[in-house]
This record gives sequence, structure tokens and C-alpha cells, in this order.
Amino acid sequence: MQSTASEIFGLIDCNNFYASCERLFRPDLAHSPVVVLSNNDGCIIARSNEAKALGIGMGTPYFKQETLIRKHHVAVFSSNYPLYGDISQRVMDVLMRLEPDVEVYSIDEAFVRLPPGTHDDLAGYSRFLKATMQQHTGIPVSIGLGPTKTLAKIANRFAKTDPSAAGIFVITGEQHLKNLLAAVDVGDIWGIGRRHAARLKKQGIHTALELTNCDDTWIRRQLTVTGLRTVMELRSIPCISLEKAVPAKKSICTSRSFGQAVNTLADLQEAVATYAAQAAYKLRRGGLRTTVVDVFIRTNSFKKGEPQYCNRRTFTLEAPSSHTATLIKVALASLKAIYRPGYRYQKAGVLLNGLVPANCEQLRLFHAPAPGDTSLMHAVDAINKRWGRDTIQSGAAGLAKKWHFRQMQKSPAYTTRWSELPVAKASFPESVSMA
DNA sequence: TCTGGGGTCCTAGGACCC
DNA sequence: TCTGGGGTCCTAGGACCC
Repeated sequence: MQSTASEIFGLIDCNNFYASCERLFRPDLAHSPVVVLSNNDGCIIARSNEAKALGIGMGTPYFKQETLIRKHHVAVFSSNYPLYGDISQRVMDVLMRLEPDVEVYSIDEAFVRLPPGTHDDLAGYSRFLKATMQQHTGIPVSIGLGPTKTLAKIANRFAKTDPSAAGIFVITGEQHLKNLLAAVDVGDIWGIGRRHAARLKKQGIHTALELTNCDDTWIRRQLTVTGLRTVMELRSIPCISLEKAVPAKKSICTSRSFGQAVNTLADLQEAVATYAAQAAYKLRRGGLRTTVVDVFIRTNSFKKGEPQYCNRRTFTLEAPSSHTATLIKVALASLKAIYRPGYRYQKAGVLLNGLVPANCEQLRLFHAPAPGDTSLMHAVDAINKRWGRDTIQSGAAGLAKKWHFRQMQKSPAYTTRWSELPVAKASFPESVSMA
């Protein structure tokens, strides 16, 4: 409950984030429907309010909505992650200047912790936060406040959906909380997914309030300890703490669906080499090396009539590495072992596990340490950073990349590439033109 | 024709050890 | 007729998140 004795958690969530980012540089679209597509222009992953009002569903395949989209002149964008990442950084910077205890939870969400008694007027303070973030970044946010992170999530939901909330929602007392929980579907609770929701409903548990009244042992059996933790949080007992430090990565994955089905080993080799090289770069950027390289390939399971195949192969390295050539070599060997001709492949990927910091390696008693020379990779990374991605790349990654994913409607890298900066033009009326 | 990508955590079961 | 107990580590699969 909100009381001066306990801390308050807040969830700040950017509204329709990707669509809002696209609008920043297209003010002409401020009041028209906008959607953003997933990689490969496959699914709709962000919608402006106007697009939601047209009945365009989250995660629905683009091709199924195309008629509706044309009919209402919906603006369509391929996803532009460099842009969204950069805008996200600006949003988080502004928030962190205002509040000391911030957890960046995802590209468009952050939790904050307000110590007891720091803000008397929580709703008023939230309005100030919201207005400041809007003014400094141009991105609209919604704010929910409650006694735990899970309840802050629920409050945020009401901030977005309750028209009278105007983007701010504070849980204010025991009875208020009970009324809210009675109105929340179990499937809408943070941490309860589709499977668990269906299972709970089958057993007569439909609302968050009903779930909080269940027996702990029963909950643990049904939903494991993570589910029990969630229920505790619904009961206003904080169990999920604020994580200010970014935890170390445990795995890195690079995978894509192909723009069109691939059936030759040569094309798959190009793709897998490309993904291995990208994964190696992510390792170096994060100051990490990998010890376990996993390669997987699969056909398109949506095509019921076609023969299906999927397989993966794990390879453990003798010594941790982040060297592009090393990773490509083992990835291609794994690919060769699992490739079967006669299938139309839809997706491939490289997954790295067993990550270790680049600067502390476990040596082995009877083997010489791996060569410590990383200057080649440093040089390649520096050149690509200066002159653009893939200025230098491995030959195995190919140049034609026929299999490359579709990205038909991508907006410019407005904020991260010199050559694509937006240009502002001023025009003066005749009367004030220079003499 | 066209259905995303990148993560984390938990559990059960098997292999193995003394 | 009789056949232990306690533990770790690894992996696959399932569930969740944005």
C-alpha cells in the first residue's frame, strides 16, 4: 500500500514506442495511423493509437492486414533498430537525471524506486516526470505507481487504458488495490503468460484477485517459484528487486528468417557465416568471449504441405574466443553436419553460450594459452565503425546475400549515420528576405 | 507470395561421483 | 534371499518477457 513507511515502485513506459520514434522525424504523421513491422517485414510489432483503433492487432502478419492498411492510408515502416536504440538512450538519460534509482528494463520501459517519503504528491510528481520527458525527447510516456514492480506494471496498464487517467495512475490504498485486481484478467499479469493463464482459468481462477486468494503450495505447484513470487507481489510484498546494474549476458544469439526460402548449402553457408561474424562482433563489443557455439537451421513450419526439418549442433571450443574467423570455421563445420538437401530452409542462427569476460580466461594445465593477439579484430572493428558496417567483412559471408531479409520501408538512420541526418530548410517570406 | 528476434529462468531426468 | 544414499552437473524442454 502507499504509505510513508514503504517504498514505491514506478513503471515508466513509452507509448507505442517504435511508432512514436518514427513520428519524431515525420511530424506530418502526428495524427495519422502508423505501424512498424518486424524484421523481414513479417509482423506488425508497433501501432499508433489510430492504427489500434482501426483494429490492427499486435503481432499479426502484415500480409493479413494489407487491405485494411491500404484502405486507411496507414503509414508503414520496416523496423529501424539503430534509431529506436538511440532514442531509447535519450529517454533513459533524461529519466536518470531526474531519479537516482532507475532500472532500464527494456528498450521502452524503466522501473524507478521512490524511497519512502520522498514525494508527498505522487500523482503531481508523475505529471512532472511525464511532461519533462515529453519536452526533452518528444516521446510520450505513461506512468504507473504501486508498492511492488508487478503492481506498478498493473498501474501502468490502467494509466494507458483508463481515459480519465491521462497517462498517470497511482495505486492508493488497500480497497483501491482490491477493486483493481478484481478487474485484471490473470493473463494480463506480468509473469503469467498464455499457457499459465489458460491453465488457471481451467481451474476457475480468472482474475488477479482470485489468484491472490489461492493457497501458496498450490500456486507453487502450478506456476513454480517464479509464479509464487508474482503472487506475493500482487499481495504488496516486494519480491522482485530493482536491478540498477545491467547483469552480465549469458548468451548471444544472431538469427534471421530469410527473405525467401533457401535450399542450397552454399546460401546457408553464407548466412551462417554472416550470423557468426555478427555474433563475434557482439562478443567483442561486450568485452566477452564464447566457449560454446550452437548452429541451428529450420524449414518453415507454417507451410503444412512441405517436408519439415530442423536441427542444431553444439560445438565446444578448446579456448574462449571472439575471433570472427574461428567462430565462422566451427559454425560452418556444424552446419555441414546438420544440412540435409531437399528442404526449403526458412531460418538459420548462431547461438553463443558459456560466455566469459575477455580479460579473465581459465587456462588449462597441459595446453599453451591461446594466442593473445586481438589486434586484427580491433582493426577490423575500428574500420567498420569509422566507414560503416561491412566495409571489411569475411569472404565466407558472401556479397550477394540473396537470402537477406526484406526491409522495404525502412526510415533513415536519422540520428546515428552522418549521411542520413535530416535536413531542415528554412524559407523566409518575401518581405523579410535579405536585402 | 507474405507469419520477428533476442533474451532469462525453472524443472525433470540422466550421467556421473564417492 | 539379498541390491544405498547423497550429491553435482549438464541438457532439453517449457514457460515467460519485450
